[in-house]
Amino acid sequence: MNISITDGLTLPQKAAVEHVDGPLLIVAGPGSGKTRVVTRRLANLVTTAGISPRNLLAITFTNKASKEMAERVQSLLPGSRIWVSTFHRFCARLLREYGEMVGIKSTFSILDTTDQKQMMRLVLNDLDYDTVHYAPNKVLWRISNAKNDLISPDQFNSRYEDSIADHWQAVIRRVYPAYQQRMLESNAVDFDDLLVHTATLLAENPELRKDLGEHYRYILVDEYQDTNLAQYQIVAALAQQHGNLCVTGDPDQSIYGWRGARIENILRFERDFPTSKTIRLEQNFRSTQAILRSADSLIANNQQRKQKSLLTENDEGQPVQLLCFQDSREESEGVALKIRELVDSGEFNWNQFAIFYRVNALSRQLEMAMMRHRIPVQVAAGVAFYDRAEIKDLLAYLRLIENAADTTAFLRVVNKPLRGLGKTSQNRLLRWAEENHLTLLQAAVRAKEVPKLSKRAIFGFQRFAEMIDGFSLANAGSVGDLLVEVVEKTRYTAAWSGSYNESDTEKMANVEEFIGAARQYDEALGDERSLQGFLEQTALVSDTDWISDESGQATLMTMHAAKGLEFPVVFVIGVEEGLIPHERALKEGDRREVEEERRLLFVGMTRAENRLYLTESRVRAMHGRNVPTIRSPFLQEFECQRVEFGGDGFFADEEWRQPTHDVSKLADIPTLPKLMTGASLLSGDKTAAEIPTGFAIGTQVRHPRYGLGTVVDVGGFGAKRSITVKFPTDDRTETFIASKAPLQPVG
DNA sequence: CGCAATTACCTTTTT
DNA sequence: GGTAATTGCG
Repeated sequence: MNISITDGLTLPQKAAVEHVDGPLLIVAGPGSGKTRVVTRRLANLVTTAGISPRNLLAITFTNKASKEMAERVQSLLPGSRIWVSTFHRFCARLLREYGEMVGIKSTFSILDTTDQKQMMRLVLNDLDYDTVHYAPNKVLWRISNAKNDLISPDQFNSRYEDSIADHWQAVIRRVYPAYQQRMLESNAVDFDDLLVHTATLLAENPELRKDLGEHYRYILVDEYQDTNLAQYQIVAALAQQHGNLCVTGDPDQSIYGWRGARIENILRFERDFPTSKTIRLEQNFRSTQAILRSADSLIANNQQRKQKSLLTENDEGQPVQLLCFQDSREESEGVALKIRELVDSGEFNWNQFAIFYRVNALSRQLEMAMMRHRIPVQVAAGVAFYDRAEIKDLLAYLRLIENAADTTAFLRVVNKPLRGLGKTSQNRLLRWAEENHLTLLQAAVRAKEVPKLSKRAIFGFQRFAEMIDGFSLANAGSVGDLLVEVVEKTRYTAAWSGSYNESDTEKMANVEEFIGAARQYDEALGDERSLQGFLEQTALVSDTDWISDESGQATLMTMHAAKGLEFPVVFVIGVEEGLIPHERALKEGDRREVEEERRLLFVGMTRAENRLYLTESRVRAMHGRNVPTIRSPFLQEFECQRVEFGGDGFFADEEWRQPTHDVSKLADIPTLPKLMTGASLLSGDKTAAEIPTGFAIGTQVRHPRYGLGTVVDVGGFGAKRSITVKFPTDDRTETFIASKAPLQPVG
């Protein structure tokens, strides 16, 4: 038995598998057999160390990774039940049980980004912010950043109390608490809240921490380099007592910094857990020498990095090729032809190909080319199933049935199908509900009392409320049956059923498919099924969960989505300045961001087993316009063979396309005080550096309506701070209240 | 008062 | 080339 578990492993792999107690850091390079090692280690904990499977907990980032890990553990330990879960799912489960401690009821809804935006709209309207100047997305992004750093509305407020700073801070100080308040009233959480609430829950309840610590005695965290502060806190809390924490990761594959991930978490693991043991898995079993050499040579250009060597005993293989095309259409065609060629030669099958890109927008053209050439593809993204309007509507019905307080769900479906309950009536109901501290559903029941509501609207709201009230899983029996009942009673499909209109039949098909998904859930869960469970499952799926390596299709996805996967043949398309590295990273001029872009390309390249092709195009359509491209500076950092397609040598002169950004000489921009550093939190130092910007006389500012101007006077203090700006364009001078005006300092 | 078509805006990466 | 607010119409 033991023999089989460590069979065929290298020495470091074996050491990792056999490690039992205490903290363990596995630094695993790409293709180093990490999943193999951690699954065998889990098996070893059970079979050799005699630990009960129920005392093990494995946490991953994506559903895909968790599914794979669960399956592989299952095959090593048939019948055992080890909890393998994503961070978000783990948190959701914990909150279902203990959420009351942080103020949420077990029926809470999980809002997706669309619902979040809707919620933010409500909040901004409430606070009289105009959603044109304050795009909900941008506001949400700032709030998300705060949450990733575990900064509560109160902390945010006190942190920026005295700094009038840029008006964004003033806005967020007001919006953040209001948003959280609304979420609480709706008994809803967003993705970030799942982590934040859990972190808070664990931080505030030593008792619970102790219980969970005793339950989950051995914890594994995958992709540790991608954890943010909230996740770090959660993990630390769980492992606090026993220290049996095994983390795996690779700093060179940290690509989620923009989402709050702290590469420092893995870099400081050894300091956080002084008794920890570190094992490096450096031998690559995946790629050819040529591929690995190029990838290694690329990543070596990162300065903020621990030296690491990638080795392989694999064959040299074919050189990495850079395919150069005239335009993006030829690029798609070229990739398609190349795939055809390799398949026709009998060397590869469809499912052995992957095409990666930096932004989803690049997938469309590729998809069309693949269709033209009859190449079967699966695309991770596009219009995700659960993003389709019909599905979201039906989901909103289910959410409302489960959680009567769900404001966004109510507003989404109250007039779908049309019931004559338009914006005006909705707003009246909304206002009245707010004044009387009622949920929208409660208010709808008492619609008679709402001022100025028309007879028709009163009747409509009441009927709607009654209808929702009549639905329940208990009565329907199963989620699928409940869904069918909803569709029938609401006459949701009535307007388009029987229509031969293409979009109508597609909508019908979507609804059918969704009902099918619900029935599948019912079947899988049996007596364990719950509306909540179904909603949780749908809320936490991602676009990439649908791809499978046995589908017999080529795979299209972003490089971010590609992490953890491997394919015999990989194409990375659009390797051009502005795309890889992305212009956003270049604009910031921040070395860290460019280094993250480099890591991203590194991740993409190291997915390849046998063949690696990068492509660039001389012209690329950006924002609907064809723009000449510039060579990616990364292409100078490793060896690859150029192959020109099309053209007539006319553009042989390469001068004009040289990179405009010298990424090798980027200044180390001092990390702007990002509110609070992980280190300061660890050392208990709660002070964070302030960002001392403000509106001084002479400062250049931009106003969305009046354009550029110069501050000529400031007055008042605190919230009453006023700023007088002179706009040269039409010789206008305006005075604003600093905390309310949409003024932005320039430069 | 409510609905539908038209305009304007943005577009990194994801749970 | 997609979505959402805004305007015009019934």
